Amino acid sequence: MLIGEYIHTIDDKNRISLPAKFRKELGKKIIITPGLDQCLFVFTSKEWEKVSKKLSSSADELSFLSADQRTFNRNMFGGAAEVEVDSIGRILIPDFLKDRACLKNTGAVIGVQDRLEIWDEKIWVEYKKNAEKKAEGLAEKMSGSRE
Amino acid sequence: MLIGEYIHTIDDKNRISLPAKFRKELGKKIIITPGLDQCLFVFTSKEWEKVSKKLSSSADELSFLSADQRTFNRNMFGGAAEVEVDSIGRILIPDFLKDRACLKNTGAVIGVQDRLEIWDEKIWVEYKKNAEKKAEGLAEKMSGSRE
DNA sequence: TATCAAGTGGGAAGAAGTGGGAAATCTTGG
DNA sequence: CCAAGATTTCCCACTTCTTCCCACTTGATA
Repeated sequence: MLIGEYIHTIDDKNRISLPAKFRKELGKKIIITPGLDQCLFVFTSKEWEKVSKKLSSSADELSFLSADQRTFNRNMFGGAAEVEVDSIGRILIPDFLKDRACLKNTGAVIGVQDRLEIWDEKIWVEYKKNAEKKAEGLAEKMSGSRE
Repeated sequence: MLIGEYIHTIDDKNRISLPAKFRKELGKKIIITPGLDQCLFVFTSKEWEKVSKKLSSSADELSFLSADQRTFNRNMFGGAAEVEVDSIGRILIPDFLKDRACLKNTGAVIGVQDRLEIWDEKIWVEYKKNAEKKAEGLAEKMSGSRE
C-alpha cells in the first residue's frame, strides 16, 4: 500500500524522484493523469486499467452520451500520460501536466492507498492546513454513520 | 493487550524507544498515522489492515470521486508511514508526523488496547488533567447510552 | 555490590536524491 | 535530401541524508 508524504525537487528538466519506498510497488511504467484538486494522480498500469474500466462503465450507457461524462473523461484520458521510471527512480513530468498542477520547483509526493498524488509543495501545505481540520470532522461523521 | 504509560526521549534523529513490554506484541513493522487530538496512532501491520479496510470500504465506487473521501484519505493515508523497529526496539518518526503531533524532546507512549499513542509529553500531561475530570462524567453518559 | 536489561547517544557505511554532461534523436531550414 | 541546431534521453558523479551498528549510562535485581 502506498502511504506517506515525501518532498522532492523538480529539476530543470521536469524530473522528480519517486520515493524509494514506492518504487517496487509502482513498477517501471506508470500513468499520470490530471487529478482532482490541483494535483496529479499517479497509477500503476494495473490500477489504471481498473480505474479506466470503472470510469467508462458507469451504468450500461455509452459514456459519450452524457455531457458531464464527456467532459470528465476528456480531462482524465486526454490529459493522461504513460511515463517510464528511469534507472534511478525518477519520472519525467510532461509540460502540460506540470502546468495543470501548477508545479514549481518543489513537489510533494503523497501515497494515498493505491495511487500517488503529486502536488506543488506550497499548494500542498496550504491544502493540508484545511484538510486536517476537516478530516477530524469527517471522522466523527463516519463514526456516527457506521452501521 | 497494550496498556500503560511510558515516557521516553525523542533524540536528534527522531528516534524513540518503544517500551520493552510492547515489542513482542508489536512485531517488526508498524504503521504510524496522525491520530485524533494531537497525537499519533501506532498500529501493528495486522491492525492496520483491519483499520484501512474499514475506512476504504466504499464498495465498488472509485474512492476519489467523492470530495470528502479524498480529503479523508489524503489525511489518513498520506499522513501514515510504515516504519521498521530497529534491532534494539526503536522507531524513527518521520518529520511530517513529528510536526503533526507537535512532538518535542520527550514523548509519552500510551498503550490503548490494540494501538499505541504517542504524545508530546507536555501536551499529554495537559490532556490528562482535563481528561480525568471528563472521564467520570463520560462514564455516566456511556452507561446510559449503551443499548 | 555486581550483573543484567533497558534506554540513550553517536559514528561510519551505504543508499537515496540531485545535478550536469554526452550521446542520440528529432526538427527545421537551406 | 542533407546538414545544423535544438531537444530529449541516458548515464555518471557528487553530496546529503538515512540506517545500521556499537558503546556508554542508568536503574533495577539478585
